[in-house]
Amino acid sequence: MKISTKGRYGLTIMIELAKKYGEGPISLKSIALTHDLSEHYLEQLIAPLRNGGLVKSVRGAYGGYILANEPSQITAGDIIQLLEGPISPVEGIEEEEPAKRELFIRIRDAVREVLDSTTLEDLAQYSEDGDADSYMFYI
Amino acid sequence: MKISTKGRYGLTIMIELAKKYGEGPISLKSIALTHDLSEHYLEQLIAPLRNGGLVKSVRGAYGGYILANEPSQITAGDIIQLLEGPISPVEGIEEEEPAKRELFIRIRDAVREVLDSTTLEDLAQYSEDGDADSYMFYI
DNA sequence: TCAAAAGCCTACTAGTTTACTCGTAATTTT
DNA sequence: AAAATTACGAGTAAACTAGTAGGCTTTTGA
Repeated sequence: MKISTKGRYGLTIMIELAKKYGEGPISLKSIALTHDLSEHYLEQLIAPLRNGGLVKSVRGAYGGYILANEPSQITAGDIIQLLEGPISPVEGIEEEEPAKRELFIRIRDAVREVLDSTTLEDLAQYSEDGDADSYMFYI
Repeated sequence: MKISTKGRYGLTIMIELAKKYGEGPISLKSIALTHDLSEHYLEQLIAPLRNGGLVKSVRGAYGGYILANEPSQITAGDIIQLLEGPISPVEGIEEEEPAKRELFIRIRDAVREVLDSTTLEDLAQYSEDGDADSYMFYI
């Protein structure tokens, strides 16, 4: 029941891009430096996000990555699904015996609800003021 | 974000014990045969459940395992935590940056709510009638 | 008393996943 | 031309998964 570094670092990248949305392409190097992560590893993580249409890349000097949509239109669920696979506690949930199937479906739906209701706008905003009274608590 | 066979087979064992609660000790062999699982593997899974106080064992011929409490007093959360570890999408959730921390806490609490509100009584009952109109849907 | 049935315990293992590192090629700007 | 940046593929140590294997101990019933 864990989210690996793929999902966690993927969120880190996307929150950074959201914070700097509108400022042109942001390089992975700058994100790697800020968060003390391996640039090479981040490259591998952003590939699925690019293929999945969440970010656009700009090659060459002063290039980098840009969100493909407004931060309010991209959810944590979009990111996690591309990097971690389907949001379900088991593969082939339909093949489970009825009691467990219903339990797993309820877990899946509960997680999905949280992930799909949290946008990059929410995350970037919370990240900026870092305020415990920020609106994220009042949903 | 997966529950491994440990958690899944662990639930299978416990649901079987709940269905036959009051009928004396149930052997792992019978459960392994019914569900076409490795008896030897189930032995390894039930060890944490015994150490955690969820089941009692009865050694010798005609022995087996018995729930340590009534099915209504044991939750899916009790079982999953013993077999899969803490219900949290990350270890060291407090060390995460604020935006992600809040997201992960909300995921954790959502999963916890489902797991802790589902008892073995619910699961065994649903398992018995297998009825789509069973009360599990109406919580 | 003794064999069968059951739990208990330790070790081993093939395959997969995780979390990276390394090297090189292609593209774009200055 | 040089520097900055993305793009792509290969390799790898460590951990985890999902078991298998084998032997020991306890209890019951014939």
